[in-house]
Amino acid sequence: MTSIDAPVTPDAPAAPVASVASAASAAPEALDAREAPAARGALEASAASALPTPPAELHGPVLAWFDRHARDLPWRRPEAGAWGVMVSEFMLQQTPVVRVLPVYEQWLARWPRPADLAADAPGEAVRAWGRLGYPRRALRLHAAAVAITERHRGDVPSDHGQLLALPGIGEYTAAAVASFAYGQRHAVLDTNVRRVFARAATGVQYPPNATTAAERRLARALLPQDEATASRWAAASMELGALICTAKNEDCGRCPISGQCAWRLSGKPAHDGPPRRGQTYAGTDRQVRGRLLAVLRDTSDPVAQAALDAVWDEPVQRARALDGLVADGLVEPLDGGYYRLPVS
DNA sequence: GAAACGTGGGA
DNA sequence: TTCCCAAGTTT
Repeated sequence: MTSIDAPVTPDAPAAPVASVASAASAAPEALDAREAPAARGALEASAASALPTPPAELHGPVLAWFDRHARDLPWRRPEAGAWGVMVSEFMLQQTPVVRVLPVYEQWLARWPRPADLAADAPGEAVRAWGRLGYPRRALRLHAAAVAITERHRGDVPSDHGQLLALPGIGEYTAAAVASFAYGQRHAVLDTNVRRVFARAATGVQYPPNATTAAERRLARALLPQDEATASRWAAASMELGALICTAKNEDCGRCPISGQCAWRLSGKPAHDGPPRRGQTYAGTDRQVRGRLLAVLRDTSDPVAQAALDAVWDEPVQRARALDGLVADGLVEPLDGGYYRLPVS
């Protein structure tokens, strides 16, 4: 998060964007958490003043909507604690809420504190992860629990920099945990928030493939000054993207800021730029890895090579996938051609 | 910055 | 049935 601000893109969409982009580019370097509050406030004020819709006009309606329509998710309850929030954030990376719910409950019941998970084998985390997908997240969550136990006396750190230093925690998750679990003021930019801002403030259907400096500036400019309000705003804007301002079939009829949405006011123009990369899956190493790991998850006993060979007929790809799992630490090779989930 | 990394449900 | 997408991170 250091980057030099990118120049205003020449192909930037029409009217509403122009004012946002120019105001954003006029600001100096990206702000860091360590910068003086005074400088930060001034910069955000200048960026905000040029927005098509002043932030204050968005906060009220979105926060009021959130009060009425927020889902009652377990990690939003006070008893979830910072560990519950952190576990949910790991599981929710690229995985829908409905699939996370049951696994989350079992996880917290089994490992109510970071030290509990840290004391168990990493392979148990991979097993409990079940079919959530991207099992390296389970390994990283376990590693993060170990780090928290060793470096932070078993308490999930509240400092953004310390969170960012944990395995599996990147820009989004660090801000999310600091904001949701500790009520801090951070720009929380996930795919939902980015889409809401792209539409409401920038006037385009979809945000760029990767988060840009302009998006970070915009998010900071829209962040309420008050810490508690900023924290609620982060959750509210995310929920709006998850329930109303969805990627497809958005429900503008129920949107609290549809009357101020730059994209809707300009006739909801279709996304133009380069097509968003679709991810292939069938026939890939990822599919093979998934099948191999599924076999190993189902038993605590060592699995013979032959049992793994049965899941995929192409030997070269099969071997490459297994090697990859071992290299990633997701599978532990034993003597005699046996394998199991990692015990250490 | 691009590519790798799982899985399953809805349109 | 195929395609798209879901609270990203790491290399």
